[in-house]
Amino acid sequence: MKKKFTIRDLAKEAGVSVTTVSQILNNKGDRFSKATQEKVLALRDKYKYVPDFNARNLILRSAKTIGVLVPNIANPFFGTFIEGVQSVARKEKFIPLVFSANRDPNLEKYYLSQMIERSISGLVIASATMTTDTINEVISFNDIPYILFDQNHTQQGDRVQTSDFLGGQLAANHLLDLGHRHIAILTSDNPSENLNHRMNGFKKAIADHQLNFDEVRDVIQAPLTTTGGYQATDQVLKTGASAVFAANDEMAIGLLRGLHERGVKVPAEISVMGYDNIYLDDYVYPRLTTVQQPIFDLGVGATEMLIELINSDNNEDHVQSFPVKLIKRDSTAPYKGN
Amino acid sequence: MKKKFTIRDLAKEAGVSVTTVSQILNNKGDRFSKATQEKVLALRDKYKYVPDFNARNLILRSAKTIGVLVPNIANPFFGTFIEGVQSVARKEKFIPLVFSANRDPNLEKYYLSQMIERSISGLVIASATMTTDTINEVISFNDIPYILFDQNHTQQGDRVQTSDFLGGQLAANHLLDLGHRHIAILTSDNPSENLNHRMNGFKKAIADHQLNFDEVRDVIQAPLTTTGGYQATDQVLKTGASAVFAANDEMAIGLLRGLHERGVKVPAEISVMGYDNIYLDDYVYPRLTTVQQPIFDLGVGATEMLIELINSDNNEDHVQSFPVKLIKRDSTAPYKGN
DNA sequence: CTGAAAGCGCTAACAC
DNA sequence: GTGTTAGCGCTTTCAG
Repeated sequence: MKKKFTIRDLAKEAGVSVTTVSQILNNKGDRFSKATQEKVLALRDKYKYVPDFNARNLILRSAKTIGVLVPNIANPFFGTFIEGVQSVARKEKFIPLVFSANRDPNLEKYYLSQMIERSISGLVIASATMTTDTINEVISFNDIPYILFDQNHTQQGDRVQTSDFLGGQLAANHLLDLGHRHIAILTSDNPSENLNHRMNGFKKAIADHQLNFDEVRDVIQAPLTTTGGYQATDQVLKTGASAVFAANDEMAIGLLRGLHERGVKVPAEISVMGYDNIYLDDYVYPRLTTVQQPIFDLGVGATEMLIELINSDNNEDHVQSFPVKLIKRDSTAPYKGN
Repeated sequence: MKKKFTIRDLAKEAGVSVTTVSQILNNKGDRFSKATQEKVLALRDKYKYVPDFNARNLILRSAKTIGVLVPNIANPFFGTFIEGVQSVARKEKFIPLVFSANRDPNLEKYYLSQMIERSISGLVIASATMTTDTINEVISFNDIPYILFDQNHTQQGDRVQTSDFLGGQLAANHLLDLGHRHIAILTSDNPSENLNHRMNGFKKAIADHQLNFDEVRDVIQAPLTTTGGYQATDQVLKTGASAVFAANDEMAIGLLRGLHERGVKVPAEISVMGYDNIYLDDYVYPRLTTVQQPIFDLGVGATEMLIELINSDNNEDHVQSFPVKLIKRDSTAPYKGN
């Protein structure tokens, strides 16, 4: 390891004091002569001097770092969310520390402690398995502001959300408008709170139409993945429904494959709807009708709120809601009777 | 902001010196009495004391952080790569700092400088637009070890790679074995070096079969995205080829959609091959035949090499190669003549 | 205009 | 067994 080139070396080289260098490099050097300023700047470039981050933050008490906890980075949904986070973070000179915890509580705790150790300024928690209590226990003790998104539990505290209830209604109404009267639900076997809202909205719309809905027969539960949807195909078919609402696009896409393999025509024989509007929806067959969540914007919104929180020490609860929107594609069609 | 609870506070509380606390907390406290050790540990837990990261690293001269530069985090290919990185990093107590630079040179430079400022211990660069020269200029000056993967330029230095040339041959031979004699290539309009190898392997196999291949007519260039592939559909059809080899799965999937919209049957009328084996391949219609790259393993391998480099100060060039493998699915079929 | 000196929170020689 | 003390590299009063 080469010896570190410090501010002292730079000062010596320039024939000035460390104060002078420090001030000039931090844009507080108006009081120094033009000549000195230029000399220092030139030398900085020549030696590519970069102030030591640790030393600097030790004094400034801020690492300008925000933690981001997501369940699965390889999922484009969260990837896009992270891009939203990054775009704001960059603008505000923060650096995001991203962790994919796979909904594993141990991993979540490990990463959480790592982040605290690194004195992150704030945290965006997307889809953790932690309860608000756990979060408060671990984080609040350290006074770290955080924003929640897509949690497992009804939450308090600052958060971003989309109108899941409305989204569920949107989905139901679309299917209802197409004339479907027997609709199945393909949901998670371990639903998070927002998913429950989504499904409640859906059921509400069904109930509003005086349709009866059999909780046992018409609700299929499986993991929220393509594989989960794929493996649930037979169960879905067994309901005899003319349309299915899947809790997310991944499941819907898996289901599409299962149906295709069994020769069941979508949407001719059964309509399928997803939720999220991931970019693949356009590339499956048939193209998937879904409800869009503005995922990039959610990342942006969460980060903006967080940074505001960090900068303001403001303690009111903030909740920001983002709109959802029906995206009609080819996987749903009018009910054709029997 | 609450006042920080420091090691001194903890020491005072325990009625011992800071040394005692520091040593015990760093597992170097064998020489202290059992009673003292337990008292300190108990108090640490009670106050949830966490040593200040900045202060600590200022002394230890290591942030145990590795930087990871990828072009696009929302792309599952890189998402999986990152998961590979994370799995090793966690084991070795390193924290990955992930940046999605979108192949934007300015962004790349910005993130690079941010990382250097944060005194990262090492760097994994996946698919940057930077030349090795730029990298060396910016990084080597700071003596930061790095591993390359999927670069734009023929590279020197430590790196992980897959046998792209072989992969291209594998693809070609599969198509050739099926009886195809006129095969088109759908490649990037801004190919990286590994892509060139891939295509060269492909062309070599074609040439070995004494088939002639028209560089102008049979090579279509487009962005490496689903949209790129989709929009290139007409050009691909114009070649009159009975099979197409796309440079990556995303393009192939886009092409599949374009072909489907035009009523061109895959694989009956035209065979389509992709490259990468992203998890969606199983969920498009028809399921995509491709060449698999062990992307998670690449992330693992790159990180292992990097950490070894960090720990050893060893300066030889290391190159680790990972195998590729043909994955036959439903988008390719025997040539049926005209 | 410029610099000396204090100190951020921590670790680790080196005493005792 | 335990404590004193000297920094790590930097920013920032405060005194020239």
